[in-house]
Amino acid sequence: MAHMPSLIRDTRQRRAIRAILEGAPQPVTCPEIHAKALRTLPKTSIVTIYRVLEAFEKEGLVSKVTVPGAVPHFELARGHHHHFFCRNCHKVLDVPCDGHPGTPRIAPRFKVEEQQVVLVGLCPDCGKEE
Amino acid sequence: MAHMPSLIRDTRQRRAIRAILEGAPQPVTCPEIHAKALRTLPKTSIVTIYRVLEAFEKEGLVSKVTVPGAVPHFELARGHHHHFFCRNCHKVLDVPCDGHPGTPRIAPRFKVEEQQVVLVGLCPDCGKEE
DNA sequence: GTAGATGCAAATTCTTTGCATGAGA
DNA sequence: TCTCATGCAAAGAATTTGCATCTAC
Repeated sequence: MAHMPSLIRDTRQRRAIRAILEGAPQPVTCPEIHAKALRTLPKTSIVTIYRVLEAFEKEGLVSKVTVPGAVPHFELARGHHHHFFCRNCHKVLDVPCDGHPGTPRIAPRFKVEEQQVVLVGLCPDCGKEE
Repeated sequence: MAHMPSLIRDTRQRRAIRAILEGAPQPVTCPEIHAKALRTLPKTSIVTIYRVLEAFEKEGLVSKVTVPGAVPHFELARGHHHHFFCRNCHKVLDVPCDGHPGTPRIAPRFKVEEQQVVLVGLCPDCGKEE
């Protein structure tokens, strides 16, 4: 069972990870964050990145972006928006949804071949327990 | 580089995997398919499941469903629809989108907490090369 | 001082690859 | 018979866990 701390401490590693997320123009992966963190904190373990991102996600500070055929990407939680995943270069890009969910207006030079919509929450069985 | 066969053979393993997908009410994972396949073909290797599913996906017979915090699920390719992922029991369920993309009507007892929309395709840079 | 956070090493889990054998067409 | 497909073993890669040490509060 996971351990839930009653106090969250403001460590150098957390500040570094937060700064990296704030400076990232696009969602980033754990290994990418780790590589950047090493520049300011050379001893940082990738294990810490995983743990801090999980904690940040629970706090609601960051959100995890899941794309097909790639490891999870992370970004600061902001207003609702969509993502574009290039199946060739594996880049993950933010896409505004400007009030038209399902048919977002993105630059016509993007060739959208597929749209994946996943609703996350609690199913009837699990919902009644909480 | 991956090897692209010029002829696709109809083997017992492929028939078994296809039958499992046809009988599955919901998207299933490789390990789940493997467990079921062992019942009819006791020697089946999970490696074959991975390879056949990859081939089926390229053929357009199956589609891969990517959900946050779970391994990929597979289902027979059908008309466009959405998916519901229970963050508690990790079940993956199909959700019809009945003409209202972005605001699907699902049973009210499902508690939707988050909606993830990922567009998959080619970005401008990669699109000009094809 | 103490509870929480980190780093290291090792374990897990999922997935891919190399290669010899088996089997559709 | 000729490829393609499969199974085994092993390699790889991503992520998690145990535990001793460190550190923010």
